[in-house]
Amino acid sequence: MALPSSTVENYLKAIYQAQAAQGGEHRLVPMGRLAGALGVVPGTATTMVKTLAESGLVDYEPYAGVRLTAAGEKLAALVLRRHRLMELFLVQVVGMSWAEVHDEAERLEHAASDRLIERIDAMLGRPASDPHGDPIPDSTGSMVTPEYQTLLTCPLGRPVVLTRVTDQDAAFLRFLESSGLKPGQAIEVEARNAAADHVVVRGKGQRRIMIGMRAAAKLQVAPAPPAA
Amino acid sequence: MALPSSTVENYLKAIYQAQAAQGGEHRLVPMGRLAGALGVVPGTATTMVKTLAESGLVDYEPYAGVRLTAAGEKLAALVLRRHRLMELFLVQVVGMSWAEVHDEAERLEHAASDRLIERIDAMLGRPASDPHGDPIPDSTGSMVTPEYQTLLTCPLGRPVVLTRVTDQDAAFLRFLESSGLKPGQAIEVEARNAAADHVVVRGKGQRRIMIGMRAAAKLQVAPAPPAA
DNA sequence: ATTGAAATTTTGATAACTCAAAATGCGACT
DNA sequence: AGTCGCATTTTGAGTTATCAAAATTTCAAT
Repeated sequence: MALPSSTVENYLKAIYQAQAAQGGEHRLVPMGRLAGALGVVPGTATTMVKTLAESGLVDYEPYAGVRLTAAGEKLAALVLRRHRLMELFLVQVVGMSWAEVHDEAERLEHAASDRLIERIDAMLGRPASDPHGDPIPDSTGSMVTPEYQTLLTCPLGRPVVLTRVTDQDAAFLRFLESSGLKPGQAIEVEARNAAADHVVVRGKGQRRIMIGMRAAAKLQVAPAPPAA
Repeated sequence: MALPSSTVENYLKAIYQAQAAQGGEHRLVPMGRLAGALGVVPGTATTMVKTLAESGLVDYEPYAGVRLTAAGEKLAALVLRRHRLMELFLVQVVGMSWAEVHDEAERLEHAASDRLIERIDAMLGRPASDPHGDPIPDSTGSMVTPEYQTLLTCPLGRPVVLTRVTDQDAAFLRFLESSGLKPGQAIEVEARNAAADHVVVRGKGQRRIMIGMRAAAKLQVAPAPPAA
C-alpha cells in the first residue's frame, strides 16, 4: 500500500481524537463532528470516509458514523507520535514557545521521515509525553494513556502535579504559561465555587489564580509524588 | 496573493537552479530541461509554466523557455533559504549525515514556517552556507554566490580548501565523506591526467585519491587561507 | 527552399480533494 | 402512526496537478 496522503493522515488523526474525546473506544464518531474537526463540509467527510473504509482503515456505518479499524488506529497513533515528538523537539531543542508549536507540528508531522522521527526520539531520550502532557506512542503505535483527574475532580487542599492540558488553543496556552501553569508544576486546588463557576488554584510558590470551570476541566493532575 | 503551493515552490526552485547551472542569469530554461529536473513529462511543465507566467512569477516564451521574474527569483531564493538552513540544521543540531539530509529537507522546506526558519537561522549563527557549501540567502532573498575554481581548473600542487560540492546525490556524497572530502577540508591537487580522465587529490593528512574528471568538476575550491 | 528530427504545445483524461445545494433518512414528539 | 427538524448522503461541479498521445513548431541539414 502506498503511503497515506496528508489528508488521509489528518482524517485518521481526527477520528482517533474524536473517539478518545468521546471516551468510548468503540463508539462511532458522527460525520458532523468529524467534518467540524477537520474544517470541511459534512458531504466531504462522508465521501472521504467511504474511501477510507474501502482501504480498510475505518469502519463506516451510514447515518451512524465512523470508527478506526486496528490498521487505522495504528496509523493514527504513528501520526500522533510524529506530531508529539515534533512538538517536544521544537520546545526543547529549538526553543520555541509552548503556545506556538502546535501549528508548526501540524505541518511538519506530514513531512518528517521515520528516520528523522527516530533520531528526534533518541535525542530526547524516548520521552513519554509531549509539552502538553499528551502521551507519545512508541514506534509500533502503542501508547499508554494514564487516567488523570482534573482540577474539577481532584481533592481540595491536597498537593498535586499538573500533568496534562487537553486544549491546544494558543491563546489559552499563553494564558497558562503566564500564570505559571505548565505540566510538571506542583499546584493545589484551594477552592471550588460552582455558583461563581470557578476554581481557585495556587501554584507552589506562586500567587492564587481563578479559572473558569470550563477551562479547569481541561487541566489534568496527578497526586503529588511522595518526596522531592 | 495566496501562498504558493509546494508544487509552485518546486517549479520556481528548479527554474532558479537550472538558470544558475546554465550560467546565464537571463538565459531561458528550455521546457525539456525543466520537466526533466522535476520528473514530469514536458506537457505538464508547459501547462504549469503558463500559470506561473499568469501569476507574474516567470517570463514564458513559447518554444523558447522560461526565466524567473524578479518576484519569482525572490520566492525561489526564499525556498532555497529554507532548504539550505534546514539541511545545515539537520546536520549540526540533529546529527543526521551529510548524505541523507537533502531528501529530508526537500520535504521539510515546504512545511516549515518563517518563524521556525528564523529561529534556526539565529540558532546556527546566521550561517553563510549549508553543508554542501551552497550559499544561504538572507531573509530578503538576497544571496552572495562566490565564484570558485574547481578541481579541474585550480592550480596544481598548491594548497586549497574544498568549499562547495555541486551535486546532491547521496551515493556520491557518501563516497566523498568516506574519502574525507567535505567542505572545509584542506586539500591539494597533485596531478591531472586527461588521458586517464582523472585527477589526483590529497587531503591534508590523508591518503591520495583519484577522481574522475566528471566528478572533479563538481568539487569547488578556494585558495587556502593565509595562516591557520 | 525543403524536409526531417527533435522539442514543444495541445488535447482529452484521470485522480484526489473540495464545496454548494438538493435529496434522503432518522428519530423524537406529539 | 404522522410529521417535523436535523443530520447525513447524494449529485453536480470546480480546482490543481498530472499523464499519454496527437498536433504543431522550430531549426539544422541538405
